[in-house]
Amino acid sequence: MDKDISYKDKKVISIGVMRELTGLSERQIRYYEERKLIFPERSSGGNRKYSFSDVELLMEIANKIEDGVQTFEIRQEIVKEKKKEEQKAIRKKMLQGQLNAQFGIKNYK
Amino acid sequence: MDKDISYKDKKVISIGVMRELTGLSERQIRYYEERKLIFPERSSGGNRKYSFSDVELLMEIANKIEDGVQTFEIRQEIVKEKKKEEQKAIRKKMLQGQLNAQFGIKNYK
DNA sequence: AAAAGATGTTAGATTTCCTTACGCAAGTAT
DNA sequence: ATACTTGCGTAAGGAAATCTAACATCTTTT
Repeated sequence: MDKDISYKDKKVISIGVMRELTGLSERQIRYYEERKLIFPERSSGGNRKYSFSDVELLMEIANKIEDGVQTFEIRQEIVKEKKKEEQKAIRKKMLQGQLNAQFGIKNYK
Repeated sequence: MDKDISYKDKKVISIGVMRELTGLSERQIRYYEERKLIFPERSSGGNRKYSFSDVELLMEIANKIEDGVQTFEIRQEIVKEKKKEEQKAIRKKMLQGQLNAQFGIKNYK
């Protein structure tokens, strides 16, 4: 039923690896979390875990920071994009619903 | 020029996360490495790092172990499959070479 | 000038991981 | 039947990685 979360969204990467992949310092990565730009999961012991999507997001953030954009504005942009994505998903779902209603297409896993 | 290593093959996963993803014990995971079934990279400090491909491989290994197959035999099967994959890649490359020769297709990144 | 933003750095505590080694049950070979 | 080999569990001691909190600094905003 629900879209399978691909590898890209699985939170499995430690902050150290994250540092290597993005070139950012751990301090920066934690700070961007504090500013609510990124949302890692936590291990049972409290260690942060990120996904490859997070890697991409962090790189975008880093670019904007370099351009002098403040975390505050970046957050707004992220929220805006998230909403756009959601709308896209909703439209897709609606269309799917219509198709289902008209043709009774069954879910295939 | 060289195929971009997708997320699936990037070695970024710690053994603890590996344990969660596969359901195997760390002891087992290390043991299968000792038996040369799996080949993690290492951090500068010596910590093991695995890829999502390794996760899949480990699950297959676990299945075979359950079926009573010994690590020795599993290793042979893995080697055999690796060779098959390589042959496939080589054929693909050869075909590509012919195409390049005949039509001068340029590499596009 | 004062406040806020964006980091570096340090310190002490926790968590995670490493290797080595011993133990043991079940299977295999001699 | 006895002696290895396989496939783990488990424990110990140490090293690596991460955590939070705090203080310092420099730059921008207000």
